[in-house]
Amino acid sequence: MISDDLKKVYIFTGLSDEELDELTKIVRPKTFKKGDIIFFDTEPYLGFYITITGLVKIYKISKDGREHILHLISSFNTFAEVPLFENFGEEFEDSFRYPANAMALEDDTKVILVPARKFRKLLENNIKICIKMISGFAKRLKHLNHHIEEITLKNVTKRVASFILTANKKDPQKLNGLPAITLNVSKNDLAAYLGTIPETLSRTLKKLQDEGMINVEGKNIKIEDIERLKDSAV
Amino acid sequence: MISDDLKKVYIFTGLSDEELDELTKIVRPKTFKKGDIIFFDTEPYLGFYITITGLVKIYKISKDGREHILHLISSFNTFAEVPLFENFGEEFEDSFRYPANAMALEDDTKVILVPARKFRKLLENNIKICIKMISGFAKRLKHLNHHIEEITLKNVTKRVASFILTANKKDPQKLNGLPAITLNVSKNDLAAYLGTIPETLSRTLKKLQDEGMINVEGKNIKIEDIERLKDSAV
DNA sequence: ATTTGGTTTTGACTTAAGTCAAAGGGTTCG
DNA sequence: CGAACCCTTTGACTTAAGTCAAAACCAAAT
Repeated sequence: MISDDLKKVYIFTGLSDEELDELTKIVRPKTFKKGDIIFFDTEPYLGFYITITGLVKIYKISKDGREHILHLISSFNTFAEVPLFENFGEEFEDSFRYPANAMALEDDTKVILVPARKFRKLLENNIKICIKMISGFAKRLKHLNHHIEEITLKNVTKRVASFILTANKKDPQKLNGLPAITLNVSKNDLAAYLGTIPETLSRTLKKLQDEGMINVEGKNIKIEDIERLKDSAV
Repeated sequence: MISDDLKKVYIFTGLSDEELDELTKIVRPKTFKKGDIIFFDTEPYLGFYITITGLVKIYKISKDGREHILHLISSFNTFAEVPLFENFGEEFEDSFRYPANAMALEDDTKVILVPARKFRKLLENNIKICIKMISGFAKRLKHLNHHIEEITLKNVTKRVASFILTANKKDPQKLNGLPAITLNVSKNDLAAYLGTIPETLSRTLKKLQDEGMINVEGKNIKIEDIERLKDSAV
């Protein structure tokens, strides 16, 4: 049920049932397979998306084919809202494009498209949604600030160590008593997210493992010496 | 006159005279000399700022002293708004910190501090300001996206070329008939903004000059061959 | 089970950009 | 005016991380 999904989306919490009904009528659910493109940055902007199930990567590609992942969007999070607000107040332009590429990273990735024009109307009359939108943007800005800081001021080893630590902090797993993480993306994608390439990521993980800080087994990484890993992260 | 300054600030355009008066009463103007710190990222968050005259750099420093500039804030633009919206709706926390460091880059840099709690109240009751705030954040997000793209997917030469071209596009100067730019920051700062170091920037400018694309004279850069410079930028 | 295709790792090599040290320039200030 | 300081440039050198190529690994699909 679409309206049940929408209720779980941060910016829509607090909407009345009528507002939700109205929203339900205008949104467009879509399903993608692993590797499917949701949009390219060359396409005209239709509206923003919500990931319902699965995982979506937002990424840019350089002229010579290198990829950099800006965000990974999991369930009930939104993406591609920024172009909604290019010259807000003015007429919405058909020339707006998506700001980056989006690809489904898992089979059965369900997303919901919220059309731009109609959502803008909703927003103009609902201060609650406005505030949520601001908070969402603030969070995203914080993330991007952090991302830039990581990539510009730290070498690959520090970025990898720091990634493992924050992933474990967000989702504190254990594997035979030790803190651990499970990658939800391929190592290729992780490399693109950390601003490096698969070969370098592989070597870096190996190095951290050889030094006894972590233990890598496929998509599972056990943290063997969290204190030294923390030292390596700054 | 403070209220005249405030009127020119994007998020406050459209405020009524009474609202402006009220705002004027709560803000705190400050003046800084070149090199003065406006805040460190370790300081408790008091509120956001507006640059009135001068120039402000927002930057991060790595453990070993390397600096990276995230934004350069010129007249009538705001900075450090993000922490206003950490857990919006909840009580404002005294533990919030500034997200980066801020330094005045020119003598007589005047800024206005808008205290957090009071501004939040204003915002909650004024959908116009909300919408402006969203638009401002959207613009900033766009900038950061672009910034990350530049730094992760381009080498220094492309970044420098691209910087010169966009600086000229924003402010299309001419110097004896040729398109030109005037740097408003030191080359040290420019290097930190472009994610590199002064030595590398210096060599890169020299290379572009030797190849006949630009001509560097102190803070003035003439574009001698814009087509080839464009080719070097992608 | 075997093929197929993608992902990950390893090795050998290259290179862009950083480090370190020193020399020029230019500006401000006593 | 000269000293002091910062900014910028240059040269010599190092190094982290990228490239290219091949092998190893793994999982889905026939």
